Amino acid sequence: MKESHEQQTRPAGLEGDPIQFEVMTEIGIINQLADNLFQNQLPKGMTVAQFSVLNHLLRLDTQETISQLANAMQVAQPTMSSTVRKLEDKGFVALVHEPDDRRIRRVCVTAAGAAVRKEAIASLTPMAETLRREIPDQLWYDILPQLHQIRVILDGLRP
Amino acid sequence: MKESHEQQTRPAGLEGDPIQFEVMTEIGIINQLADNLFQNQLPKGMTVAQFSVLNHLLRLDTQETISQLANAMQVAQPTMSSTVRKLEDKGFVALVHEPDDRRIRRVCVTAAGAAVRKEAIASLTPMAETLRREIPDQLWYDILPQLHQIRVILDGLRP
DNA sequence: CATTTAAACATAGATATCTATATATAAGAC
DNA sequence: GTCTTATATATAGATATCTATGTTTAAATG
Repeated sequence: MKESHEQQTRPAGLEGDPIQFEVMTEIGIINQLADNLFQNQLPKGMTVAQFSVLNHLLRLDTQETISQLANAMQVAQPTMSSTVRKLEDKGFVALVHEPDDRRIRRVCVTAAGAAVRKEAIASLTPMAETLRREIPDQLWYDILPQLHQIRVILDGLRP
Repeated sequence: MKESHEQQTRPAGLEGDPIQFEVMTEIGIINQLADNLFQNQLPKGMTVAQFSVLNHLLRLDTQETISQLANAMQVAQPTMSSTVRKLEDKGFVALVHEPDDRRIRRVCVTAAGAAVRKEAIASLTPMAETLRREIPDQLWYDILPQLHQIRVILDGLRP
């Protein structure tokens, strides 16, 4: 994914679509671009999904279950099981059985996991600076509440 | 992906992150929610990626190459090759060799493809109505230009 | 015209994601 | 105390996505 730097005036293939679809298309493209940029900055082997889990656990300084993590990241439980296993394979987290309830396995970040998260955050700094330079903070602050509102509505529409 | 209807006041795990990251997290969640809602409304077997290709070609009434489609959808070429093959397997598109340049295969929507796209659009109408009812059009119009600006900047940052 | 470069596409291998379903354990009902 | 139901994960199978690389054909170069 690297060609097509020619700027499109609107999302391809959606000329005349309802405004809601146009916004969703724009959001989809932004998400994809950001994800790829983000990914390319991360240390070798570290993915956005994996980084997000480490960051979540370390920032909140907690040891959550797989279901809790799936909930927090808004992904399906098997998705989180898979991501957690990747982290476990690399030694970045340890899965600890809960003594009281043997169904539960708590995800605990290891020292290696904390180190790689720190490294990842350092790698991301230049990109964050570039973004701050290119787009005024005010624009980001302006749209956040409206995006949040859209998100809450969409969340409520889920079956 | 269906639990977690409890409303979060901010993206989990990013408390205190820079505003840019908060917006990106919100965009990521919206994208995921919208994609899933969208997907669930589509006819059995039809995916968002596949629908997008059919919709693009039929709306513009063109027969593009795989590379052109990848470009329009902003995905990598092998991704589009895969999606097009799925559509071909189902008989929704036909791949026609260009006589002048035998490297090129144009993607042509079949009658069955046009029919299934029509059906898909009909399936999506109720959701579009709900969105229009829940969120004022003005909100969508307000954020579109700002999202577009963000997208253009991100596109320019690509390696 | 032969060789090299470029373009279009295919293939391989990996991760993330979903749905559907199975398994193991805990909690409730009787 | 069984039996049933609910919860927490795991497994299976599918699509979408990426990067890296191979193959085929066209174009450019000499």
